[in-house]
Amino acid sequence: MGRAPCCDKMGLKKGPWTPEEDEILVNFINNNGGHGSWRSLPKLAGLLRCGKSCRLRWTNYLRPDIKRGPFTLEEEKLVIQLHGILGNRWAAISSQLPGRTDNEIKNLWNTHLKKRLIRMGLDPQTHLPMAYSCYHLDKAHYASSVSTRHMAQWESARLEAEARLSRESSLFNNNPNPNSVVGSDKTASDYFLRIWNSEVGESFRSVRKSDDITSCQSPISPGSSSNKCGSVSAVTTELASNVKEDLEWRNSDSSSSNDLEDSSDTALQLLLDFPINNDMSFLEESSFICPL
DNA sequence: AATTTCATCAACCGCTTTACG
DNA sequence: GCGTAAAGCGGTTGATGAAAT
Repeated sequence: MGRAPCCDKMGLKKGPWTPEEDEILVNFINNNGGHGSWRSLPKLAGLLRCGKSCRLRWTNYLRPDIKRGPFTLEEEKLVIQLHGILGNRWAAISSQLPGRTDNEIKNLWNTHLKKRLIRMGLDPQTHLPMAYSCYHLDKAHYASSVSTRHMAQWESARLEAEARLSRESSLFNNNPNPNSVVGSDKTASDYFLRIWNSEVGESFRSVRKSDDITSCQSPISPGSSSNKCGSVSAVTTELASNVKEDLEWRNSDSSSSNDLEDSSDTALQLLLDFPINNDMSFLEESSFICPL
């Protein structure tokens, strides 16, 4: 594998960007309808920076769709939940938070969220209680446990969904009234199960199967964002999309008695609330109780 | 007021993956 | 199929400012 030459070439500037450099980079990209080749950009734009540095500056700071300002509570919850599913796949996580960069989310995690989980006695890698991780897992098994953790969440969710369907099926058989509570009692489990059994779920499972569990930290091998991470991202996106579509369909099909909120937020929340049952109340500073 | 410690985050580094000849 | 360049990604570092002593 060839590696891109590093930026240590003589004459290339490093360190913080000046407003003038920012302006040059932004103007160049705007005037040329895009960045084109990052490698050749600095020369063409007249910047004494390597292409890598330009790309990073653009994607993490200068891009017009970057959302500035502190993370909201909802965003923090989302990051934690997605981290529980995806692990340290910052790019995949950031794809679910419009306007937020992977670098920003990574910083948020390392400076705030990870510490909060630790203070709550939770392992920031596995999202399990520390005691559990310490007493039940030796070092040799740790890596594989981390890698199987995310898969386990999917699997437990699937099993729960199946159990629920089974229960509801028997209830339905005993109560043939189609308008009974059973029908409206369906939860995200059903959507999860359906999607799990769909092509999207299959793609997730096949990715899992094809990976060496012990060589990576999650179902998706590290650094494979554009391919395998893309699959996970697609799964998440597809899940949210499908749940929303289903909610819309149910809303339009049923009478006004259906009180499910028809919004992407609700759909996504439904999806995100499902796989992880962690109490998120610790996000509120006042509830910190674990002085580790 | 001076110094130390801590928190934050932009930027860098090195590795992997992808695209292409 | 192979080699290389380019791009993408995650881990880490270091500069900076705020808070504590």
